[in-house]
Amino acid sequence: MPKTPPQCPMDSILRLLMGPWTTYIIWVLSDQGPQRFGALKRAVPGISTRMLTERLRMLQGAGVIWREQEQTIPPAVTYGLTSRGNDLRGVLDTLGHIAERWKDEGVFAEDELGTV
Amino acid sequence: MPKTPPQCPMDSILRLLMGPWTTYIIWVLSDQGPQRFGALKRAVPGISTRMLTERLRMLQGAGVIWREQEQTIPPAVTYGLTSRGNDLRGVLDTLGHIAERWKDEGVFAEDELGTV
DNA sequence: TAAAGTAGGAACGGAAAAGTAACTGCCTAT
DNA sequence: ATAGGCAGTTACTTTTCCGTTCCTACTTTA
Repeated sequence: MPKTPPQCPMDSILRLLMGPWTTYIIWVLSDQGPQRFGALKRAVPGISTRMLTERLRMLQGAGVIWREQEQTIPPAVTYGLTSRGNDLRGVLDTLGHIAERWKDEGVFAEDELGTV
Repeated sequence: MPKTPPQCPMDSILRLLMGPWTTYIIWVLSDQGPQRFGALKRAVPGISTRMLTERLRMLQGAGVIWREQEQTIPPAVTYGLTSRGNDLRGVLDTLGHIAERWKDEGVFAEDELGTV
């Protein structure tokens, strides 16, 4: 029994975006432009290096971000959004608007049982 | 240290959509119209009643779906999308298109290391 | 009379995700 | 000489999720 219906690529893309930090990382890269590893870590408060590395690898593997390593001696690695990343930008933006509207309506408060 | 930056409602909404089945349920409800519990379970192959119940409660709590219970003796419960659910529909639709395009490009295949 | 369907609820258990901490090698600044 | 930053990696531990199984109460059908 496949736990993810394979005919639905939605699931794959959601699996990609799902992690607790993923969209935040994309957001930072889209809002503040390409960033180095350390800067990203500082921009996403509370994330561990482990998670950040993993997410970046994942996003890179999907071609959502690029990675540019300068072979200087303290190696400088910069990450930025690819065109695919920008595809996501629009969706995330829309979703962000919806989220804000919902927040104003109190959806994420504690409990809201008004049968809309 | 808050593990989810609270100023970002995006995270809440993603947390809502994230589950492996959530978007699929919304998809079914948007594609096939309001459905009863059993029908939904049949439409989402492989989901357990536990998961389905939990997701439905969650979505209902967020006002994304409505729940209508008829007090007949084998109780008939029907679920459908609210206006908020339809908000999501558009986003999911866009995301679906992106996902399909990416799939055609082989993003979700095994490995794709072309530095785009 | 027994089985099955309706819409779930409660409990248990394994697996996967995520956080923590320690370590790398090299260089720069103190 | 040593501490700290860069960009991670590895191991360990915890937590959380998710599936499975069993249960409800009632009715209809075989």
